[in-house]
Amino acid sequence: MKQLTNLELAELLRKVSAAYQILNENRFKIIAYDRAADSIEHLTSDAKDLWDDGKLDEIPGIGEGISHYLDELFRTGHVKHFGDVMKRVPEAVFPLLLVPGIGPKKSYRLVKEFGFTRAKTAVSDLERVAKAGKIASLEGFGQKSEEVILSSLSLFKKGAIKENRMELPIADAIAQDVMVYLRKSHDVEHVDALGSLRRMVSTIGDIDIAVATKKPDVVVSHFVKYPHEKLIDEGPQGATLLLHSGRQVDLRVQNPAKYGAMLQYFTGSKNHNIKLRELALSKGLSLNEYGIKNVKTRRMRSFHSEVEFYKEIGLSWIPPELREDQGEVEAALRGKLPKLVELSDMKGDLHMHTDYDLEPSHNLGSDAFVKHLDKAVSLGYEYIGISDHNPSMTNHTKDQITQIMRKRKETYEQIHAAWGKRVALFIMCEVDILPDGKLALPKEAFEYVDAVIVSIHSSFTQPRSEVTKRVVNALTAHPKVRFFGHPTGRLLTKREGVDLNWKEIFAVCKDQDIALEINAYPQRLDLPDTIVYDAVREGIKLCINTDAHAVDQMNMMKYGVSVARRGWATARDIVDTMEYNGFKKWLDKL
DNA sequence: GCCGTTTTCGGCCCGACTGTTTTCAGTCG
Repeated sequence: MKQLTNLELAELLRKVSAAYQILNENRFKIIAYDRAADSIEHLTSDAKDLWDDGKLDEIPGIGEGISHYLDELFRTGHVKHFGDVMKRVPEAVFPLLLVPGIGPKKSYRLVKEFGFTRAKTAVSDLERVAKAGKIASLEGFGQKSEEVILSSLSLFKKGAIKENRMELPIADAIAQDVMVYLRKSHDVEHVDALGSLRRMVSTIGDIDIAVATKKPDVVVSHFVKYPHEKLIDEGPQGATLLLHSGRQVDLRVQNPAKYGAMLQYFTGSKNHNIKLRELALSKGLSLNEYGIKNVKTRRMRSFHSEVEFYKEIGLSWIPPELREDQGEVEAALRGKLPKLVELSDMKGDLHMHTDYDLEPSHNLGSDAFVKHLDKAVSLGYEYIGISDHNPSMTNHTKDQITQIMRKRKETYEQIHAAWGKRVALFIMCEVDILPDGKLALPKEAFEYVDAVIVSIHSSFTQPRSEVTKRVVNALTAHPKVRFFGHPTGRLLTKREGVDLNWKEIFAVCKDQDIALEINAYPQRLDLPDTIVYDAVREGIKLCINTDAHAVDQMNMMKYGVSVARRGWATARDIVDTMEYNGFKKWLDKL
């Protein structure tokens, strides 16, 4: 039997939920199925693996009932109950749910009225009757409904529904520029990013910005003078601009007295807010974007700041990076929120590439070594690691590689001594993990490095067992292997990472005391935050590096820190927050 | 169907928007 992915499981549960909606089942049962689907979709490990370990019921939103059905699914390949429920509605209902604006009820009405029978042709069938003008005359529908369905269908068919997300650093750069501009207005009291950008999610859909002001009209008209391609919308509560970059920026303005609730509401995440409202309700309070209402007295309180807002519900302020309903509300209730790592905790950066040419198989950096040293001083670091790519294997013999590495060490040490050693130096190397798990650096050459980062740069699609074995081989190949670089190899919005068995990788990292890298390079942000979260709970060491190929890129450290924060990491979890002596001891396994 | 710092029973997030309606259902985030 083909192994079901989490996404497929989530789709299955959502179909059951849709069928229940059509059958007018208890609405809380429907919500339960939708929640279970969300929960499985956002899982960091395969549901099947959890089932293997008998831990299905540890997934939030999955209780006795659904875990029983999933057990049947994993054992036999199908669930009789799910099949029975879905058979009670026409199969043509399900494909229409993917069209924006069409939910279960509308889908069912359309299928019933026009007698669609086949799932395969449902979308084209719908388009046919819409074009023939037959929808407008249906009771409960109208001319407008027909137009909306037609335009959704054409977008859907073009595949234009899929989101056009951008990498966090790009969104952040755009937003920072707008925010600096906004602050030039004297009537702007506070400016903050909202949504996924404020939570520092790795990819961002929309850029939303909040402003606290007593003169909303003045601020909005200031905002719409920011250089733009097109003014999309302007009103008393905000405005929307399409920038020359093709990106859209939304502004929301609010009176400073109500700013706290607005900031909280639009920062999300949705699931965090739901958890918060449930908690509030148990205390007789109802939350919305304007404030907190006492359910009994119906009195509404406003809040200047988020700190006051959270306090009113009996919680300490929760950092935006944690607001994903991953246990942060429970932790805040118990006063057990972690003290998250901060940019100022970083004492070094161990992964950067200079322009020193050791004839590697991947890119050189573009700046001279001394510039990296100067930059490290300006960033307040105690040490850096230079981790150029290993010399190309195909163009050199083992001997030649060893000589290149020896010469490189001498050169760096001379330059470092002449420069003045104001920042300590580790001579490192980023070594390819070859497809068979061997390292692309001969044993003899290890004499000329302090430590090694091993990374995957090829064969990203190997099956899980194979790629896991490959990485395990690399991590145990030499005692100087101290870091696993950009572990999944993903490229945001472009390439999925490798499919590793993290349980095994964690075990080896723990055994060998190897640090997993959080690579802050904008297109990587790898480890993903969800795996950082698991690693932190397992007590695995982490390391935040920029992988800078130019000196300016050393500024990207903050994005790596944000990934660590989203994974609940404290400074103690991260080796390059240690001061020099402690770090050197760890590196040398003393 | 899920869940527990008031509960193992009796609750279950909130509001905006839209279109079709004269008070609301469906969808969305």
